[in-house]
Amino acid sequence: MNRPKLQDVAARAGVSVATASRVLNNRGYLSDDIRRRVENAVAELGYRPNEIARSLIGQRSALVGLIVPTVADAFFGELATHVEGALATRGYKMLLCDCHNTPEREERYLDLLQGNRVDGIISSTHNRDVTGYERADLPIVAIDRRLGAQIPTIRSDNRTGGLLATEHLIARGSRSAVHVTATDHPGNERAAAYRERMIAHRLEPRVMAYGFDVSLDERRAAIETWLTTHPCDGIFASDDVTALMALDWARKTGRRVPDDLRIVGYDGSAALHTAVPGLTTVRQPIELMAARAVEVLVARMSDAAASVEQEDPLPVALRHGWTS
Amino acid sequence: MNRPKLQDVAARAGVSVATASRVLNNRGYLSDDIRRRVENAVAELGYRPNEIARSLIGQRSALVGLIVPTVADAFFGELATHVEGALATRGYKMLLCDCHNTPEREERYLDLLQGNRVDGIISSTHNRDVTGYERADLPIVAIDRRLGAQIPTIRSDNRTGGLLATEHLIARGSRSAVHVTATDHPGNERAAAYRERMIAHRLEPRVMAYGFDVSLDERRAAIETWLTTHPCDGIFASDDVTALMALDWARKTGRRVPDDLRIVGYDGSAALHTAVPGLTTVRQPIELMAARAVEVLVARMSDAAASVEQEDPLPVALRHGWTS
DNA sequence: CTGAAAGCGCTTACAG
DNA sequence: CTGAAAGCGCTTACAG
Repeated sequence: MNRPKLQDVAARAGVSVATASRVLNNRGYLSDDIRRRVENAVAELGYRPNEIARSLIGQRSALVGLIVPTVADAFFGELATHVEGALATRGYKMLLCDCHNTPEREERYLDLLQGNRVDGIISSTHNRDVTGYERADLPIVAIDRRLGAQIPTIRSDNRTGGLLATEHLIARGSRSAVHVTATDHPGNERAAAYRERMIAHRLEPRVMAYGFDVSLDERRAAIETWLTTHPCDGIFASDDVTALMALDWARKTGRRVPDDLRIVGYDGSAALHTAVPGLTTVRQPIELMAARAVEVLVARMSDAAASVEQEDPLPVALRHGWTS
Repeated sequence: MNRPKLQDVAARAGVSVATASRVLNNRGYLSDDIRRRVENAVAELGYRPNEIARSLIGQRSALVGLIVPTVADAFFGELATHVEGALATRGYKMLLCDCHNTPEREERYLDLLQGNRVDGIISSTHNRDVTGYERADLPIVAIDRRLGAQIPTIRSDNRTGGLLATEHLIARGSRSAVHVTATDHPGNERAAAYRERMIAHRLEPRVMAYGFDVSLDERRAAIETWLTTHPCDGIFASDDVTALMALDWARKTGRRVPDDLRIVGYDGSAALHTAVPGLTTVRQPIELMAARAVEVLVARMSDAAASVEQEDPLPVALRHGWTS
């Protein structure tokens, strides 16, 4: 049996499709009698309007694409949940574009989303060489990433986060804290803040960068090798996963945490906090970032002329655990 | 500037829209000259076919809905990643339906997906009272859940998982191991296997069920209270999150793990394994489950008459860590 | 080898 | 208050 269409509803109710459509959309004046007849027909047939046809007419798909490195990562999984929730509240559906950590997929998705006429895109990846966002000509919002002059970026206060983490390690007694991050590029405000505070305290900053395009196993190996060959008494990791790798290394090699080695992570996702509540970390306001991204995107989707001023960074906070 | 349509391409190439369409779809005989002219026009205009219009004609949206409790959870985040990857490989896009752990959203999504004419649905939630799947009349595959007679279920070998975990605890010396799970219903094969093995060893099985509809904080509180009032020397938790809650409780209360208390988790997601590599756990083949679910769904989407035999459970394995 | 026409399932002015 | 007709952006028989 084929899915009923509006025509079937109209036939059953003894009206024209135009009238049936009006009842469905509650548009114009309808007699109570007709209204009832159409509603009955809808119920009896289990009719559900074809949203694809509606999209074609309305020039609006009510679809938003979310591009992330991968939702297998706790931070992005949590971000995705909250973006989805905020979008659903406003009547948008979300196409999940999981890049599996590869730039090629991101490029493909950018294309695919445009072909599918999504109303907007939220992107939260770190592939520096993906062009195409500027050309895209549809509302886009970036999360923690600079995508182009016309594209607003939602981010939290990375500078303050870096300050909090570094000052905390120093206050706890670390003299040789290192910063472990994916890439140590000029725009990395957490690393910049770390360096600034170390120097202010007349301590020598050291940054270990493991690179974006390595697997979790490779990252772990690189960090363990580095830590083994570079004695230190504090670690400020740019994400919680990395911090936990350091914590595990400390356990395996008999370092006492926090006495010998103090560890501070970054992100503060609920999943990792639940897994290891004792980890000291800088908490990003993930839900707020998601909500704000959706808010800004929706504004641009409903009003193409909406301004693109850059947003103020959202607040971060240090969460104290036993690791430092 | 409006997005170019096929009409614009045709005009620019000096052909009819029908011909332009044929070039795009590489259908029928085209002269090289025309082919080239259309391709040039496409490139110059940056034309991208409107997939919504194509869907309407083709009666196929190339869209699949994935319904999960929430991707903020490590297990479901990893499942979502792999489902998405497998679908993308076969040319399907994925609508993420994150229920935020509430049955009402699941019901709504089921409706929404049908309205959006998805070609199929993969569902992996645990809300027992959601009806509507049987009525849905489109290909559906369930993961680790019984949704109806006509709906195939993909699952891993819960019985063997329960056996492995229980036998391991006993072999390590636990005499009073408890099983901690969300709900202890009759279909819970992990709990059944636990009971069976405990009894076989003449030990007394004890199951603590914290319930599905509690927050993480509430779950933690419930478990801590229970453990405090019910001495035991082993814990078989039905998921890694719960196992890690127990591990944290042991640390806080000074229990030595594994000497005083042995802990075994369940699921084995990469995210939690990376966070706490030392956790002993029963690993579900998450990627394989995702791949199989997509495979079965695609079979049913391309052939409505495809059989719905129940699948054999996929293999699980015990991963040894220092917690037991 | 190419074009005119019908149609996918709806909505929306426009008449009446 | 209701219906006939056009149209959203494409594809696909059907002619020629």
